[in-house]
Amino acid sequence: MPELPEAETVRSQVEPHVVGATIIESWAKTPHLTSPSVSEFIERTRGQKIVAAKRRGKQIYFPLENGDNLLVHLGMTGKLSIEDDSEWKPEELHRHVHGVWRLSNGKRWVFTDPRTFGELAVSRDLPFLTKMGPEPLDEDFPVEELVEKLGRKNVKIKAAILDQSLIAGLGNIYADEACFRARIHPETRASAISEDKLRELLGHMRPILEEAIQGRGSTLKDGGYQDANGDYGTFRPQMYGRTGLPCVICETPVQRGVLGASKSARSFHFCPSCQKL
DNA sequence: CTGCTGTCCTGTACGC
DNA sequence: TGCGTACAGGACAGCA
Repeated sequence: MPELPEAETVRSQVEPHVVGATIIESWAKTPHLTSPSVSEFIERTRGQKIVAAKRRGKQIYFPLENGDNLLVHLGMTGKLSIEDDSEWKPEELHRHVHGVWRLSNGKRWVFTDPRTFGELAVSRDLPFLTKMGPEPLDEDFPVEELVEKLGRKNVKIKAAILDQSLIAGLGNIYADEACFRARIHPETRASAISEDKLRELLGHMRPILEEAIQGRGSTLKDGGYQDANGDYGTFRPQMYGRTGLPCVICETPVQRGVLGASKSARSFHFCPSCQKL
């Protein structure tokens, strides 16, 4: 599923094709993932020149020449791809295509999302820039400030590091990975973890994410994630999706657990020997 | 404010 | 074989 490394991979792959190009035709169709509305989205993106390709956390956005921004969130199953343009009719598009932009450079830019947890938007403001927590990849990632914040949290540590307002970009895969590398059980209360251990956890985030970006993200055994070229990511998590397989450190079978109530459950993966409660 | 739950969606996997 | 059901989870609304 797309988290920071997958979003960064897609952003960097799309960047050379879209920056400097003008959207000569814009098309969208799905009201519940398009804002402010399908018609306004189309009107405000058509004719605009794309001036940059940026990312914040898992959010990808493209500043436009007139000051608006085209926002794309990949959600669970969203994909952006660049194709050679040709004549097409909306009724011929695959049902999971939710956005198409024809560009002045002869390319066609397509957003697909089977589960429609993604988002398309055109927006002048970017409230997530300030609402979102710091970027783990930034040089000045404020470890000491986060140690203090986490130390006041009574939630389980995995829930805390998934909270985008605290730290930007981690999802289920990389949160499990960070807990494992720091030898912390994902259900440990954040406030019960020593400051040194929290520093260690925070310190693992950047290397994990950088490694994952090097591999163009993670594609799990469901084959769900593909980058903008349609290729699979090659980063292999050591915990996520490895239930029952041996821990890479001690060979104890990896266990799967569930955070939260059944309807809103999130799975977590851990080594019961390396990560004790 | 904090922490927790339900909700949205559909392709895939699995049990009977 | 075919059907029904569980499962995957990012972000946010709503509640105590």
